[in-house]
Amino acid sequence: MPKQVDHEQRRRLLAEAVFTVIGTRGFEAVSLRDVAEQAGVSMGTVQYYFPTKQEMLLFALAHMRERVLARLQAAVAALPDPTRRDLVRAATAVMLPVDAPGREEACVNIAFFSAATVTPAYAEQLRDGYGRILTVSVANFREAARRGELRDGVDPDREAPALYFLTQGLVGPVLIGLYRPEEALALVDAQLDRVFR
Amino acid sequence: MPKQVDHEQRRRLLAEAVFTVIGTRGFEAVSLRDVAEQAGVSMGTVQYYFPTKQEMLLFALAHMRERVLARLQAAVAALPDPTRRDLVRAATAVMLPVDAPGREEACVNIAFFSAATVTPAYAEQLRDGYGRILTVSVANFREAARRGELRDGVDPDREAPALYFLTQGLVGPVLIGLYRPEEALALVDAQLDRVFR
DNA sequence: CGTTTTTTCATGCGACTGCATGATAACCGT
DNA sequence: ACGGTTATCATGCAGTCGCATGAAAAAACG
Repeated sequence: MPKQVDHEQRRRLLAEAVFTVIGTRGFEAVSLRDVAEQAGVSMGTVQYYFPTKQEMLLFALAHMRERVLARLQAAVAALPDPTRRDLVRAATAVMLPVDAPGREEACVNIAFFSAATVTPAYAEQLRDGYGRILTVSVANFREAARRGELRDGVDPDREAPALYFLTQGLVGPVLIGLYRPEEALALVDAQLDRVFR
Repeated sequence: MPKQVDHEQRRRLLAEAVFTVIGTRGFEAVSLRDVAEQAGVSMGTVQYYFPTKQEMLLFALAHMRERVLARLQAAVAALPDPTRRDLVRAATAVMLPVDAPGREEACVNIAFFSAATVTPAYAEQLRDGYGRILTVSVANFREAARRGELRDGVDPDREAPALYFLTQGLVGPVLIGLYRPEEALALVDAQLDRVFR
């Protein structure tokens, strides 16, 4: 069996196991033994692919970014002939925990966010990831403005971050059951109505 | 020394120690020994006031709510002859991690938020706390609307949650250094400009 | 086919965890 | 002044943690 395994694929598998553990038992419950059991391998195997727990979690964080990005691109690609507003709305819906994978991703993200407040390596990863998404969002809004799809007097450089952070602020309340996903989406739609023509 | 100690005060002291530990070493690093050392007492004392670690953390979460509320009321009381907009802005500034205590509170809050995704007791506390603040905020906006301080066509029941969740969404990015506090406040001010007359 | 390399596993170790226990000391009421 | 209550502490215990080690198994290569 050895020699012909894809190391990166194996690492991704373990990262997914990390997500499951975080999503079901929480970040603090992540142990090498739990991850191994969740992935269906022995603890030694986990150690074989990650020299340390820290590196495992760091890789998991990086992999999470890729997973969110993939879901985002898939959601965008699923739209036939989308308007700029459709794109923005689809991207927003991906961020919100509306379905099972979205909820797991949100749980994992908030866990890493919390950990990032005391672990600079996580903070750096998150800054980069969120910064990129924000940049794309701003570019999207600018393009919408150029095409005249925005209402008069709407500043794309202001509304793009505003919508983005509104979305981020809705994630937590939805996760703890204070808001239902439909309510969150309704709030986003109301915001879109105010910005788009 | 015994017999005349205020049990609640002692618990609050320990809760503050919990905050410091969470703020400096993270939620997962909270151990009875760390909390005891941070508070300058022995581990047995911590056990004396809290039968279990879970109850200690639950009390800490409740105390955090009171602390935020106290800071909020203090900030509001410090305003001489405030307009409705001043009140909203002051409350928003309290939520954002602009100063040291605000930052610690935000770190602790996000930590409990993360834990709440797998611990229903935390989720319930947070729902109640955030729900209350949201209710007050909506009432504030309605009063502003009644007084005619809002721009035409602004729905207070929509803008109050929108501003609130925008604020919540800004907390994380400020914590990890993606946004500076001034930038976050500028975004809030822009939103206020759009809502208030 | 034998050997080497790659992968997986089981086990052990010291450190740390939450919690239980018994001792010690400090104040109270009388 | 002196038992009794209250508060604090030091220590012990079973369990778990991350990590290190060495063996076993399975393909790759000569």
